[in-house]
Amino acid sequence: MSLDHALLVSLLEKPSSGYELARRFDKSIGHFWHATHQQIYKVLARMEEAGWIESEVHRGETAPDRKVFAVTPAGRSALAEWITEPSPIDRARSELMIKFRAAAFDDPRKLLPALAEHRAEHGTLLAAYRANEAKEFSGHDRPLSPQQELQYQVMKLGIAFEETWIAWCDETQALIHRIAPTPSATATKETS
Amino acid sequence: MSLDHALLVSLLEKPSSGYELARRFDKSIGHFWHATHQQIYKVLARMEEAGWIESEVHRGETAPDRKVFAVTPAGRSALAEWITEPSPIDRARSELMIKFRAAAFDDPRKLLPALAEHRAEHGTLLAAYRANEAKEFSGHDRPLSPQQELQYQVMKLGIAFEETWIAWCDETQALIHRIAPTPSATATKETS
DNA sequence: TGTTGCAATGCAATTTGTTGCATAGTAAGA
DNA sequence: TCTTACTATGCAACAAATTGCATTGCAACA
Repeated sequence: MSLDHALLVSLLEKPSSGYELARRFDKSIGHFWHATHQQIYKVLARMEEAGWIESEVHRGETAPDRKVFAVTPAGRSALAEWITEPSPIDRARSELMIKFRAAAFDDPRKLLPALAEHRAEHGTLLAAYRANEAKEFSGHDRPLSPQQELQYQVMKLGIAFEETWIAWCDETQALIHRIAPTPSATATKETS
Repeated sequence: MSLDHALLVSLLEKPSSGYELARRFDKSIGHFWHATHQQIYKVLARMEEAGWIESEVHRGETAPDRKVFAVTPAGRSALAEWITEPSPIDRARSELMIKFRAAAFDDPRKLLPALAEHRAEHGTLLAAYRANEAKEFSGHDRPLSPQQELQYQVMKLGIAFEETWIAWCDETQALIHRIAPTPSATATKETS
């Protein structure tokens, strides 16, 4: 399973509680994986059982107690072993794309709202990436360390995907207006 | 569930047997979804039960019998209803990216073989897309129908993603050689 | 004639992932 | 004070997906 390893990496980058991991994985900025808190707690329990991680309870005077997990040497070597295993190609899955294929047999204008939403969400994601990029990887005096370069490289793929999405959304919106003009759009065109 | 609808669309585009669907979904050319045959047979059975699709057994004289499914009017309207439902943003999931994040704490050179494999597979996929593009969407006298334009637009996103992947793989390979030169690469450089 | 491989369909067991709910404390505001 | 919202953890039930196996029939090849 990959969630195990995704969590291990995240914990390697920064020891955290399940709650923190859940928030990071929910936003999924630069993580390339996603999970809900229920799943995360389950996997953390399993990995602690297996000795890949260990926890320390941080008593919060004001906040609730937090169970902070850190990767053990055993976890580290499990990870090291895992990266040498062959990894299958990751298939893009997109519900929106299925809807577009379906809309080819129906009215594509029905998808304009969804398209606008996706465009907005990808825009937000890209902005978040850009902010992170500026904060962590540029404007420093020193050149980036090899570790940072790699982390940056992963982020770059995320950025490239968001840009691809955004360009596609814009193109597609224009296409729909061209092939299936809405009455109001037609009216606007005619009265202008 | 989306697999139901992905199969419905696929059957709308072309009535097929479970086996055919499995092959198409396995190659995942322009499909944006994926499933194994076991899962597909299960979902087909469920959808036939629900009246969304109906089957006709084609006796093969030489080949084995095929159970060919086609979408019913009920299935069609289920699809029409589904496309108006809000669709959550699709999160990119990539095992390879997790491995890169892990490799930042280990030796990134370990990922060079996996990187080359991914590069090759995305290259193959892109070539398949391009071949399909040429066959179905260009070189025709007539301009594309609105339906074709939409199908082409979906394919374009697939193409864009493959191109993004390929460019990233190439960049990353160069990066790894730069930050963690292999002994042989260094030797090559020094002797050249 | 046996073996390998492919087309075609499916069951069963297991693992992953989702949905719904529960609990408990803090903090802020109506 | 009551309600709302957020931090923090988790269980249980269910749905979806994967893995492993099984069967039948044909075709090609040694």
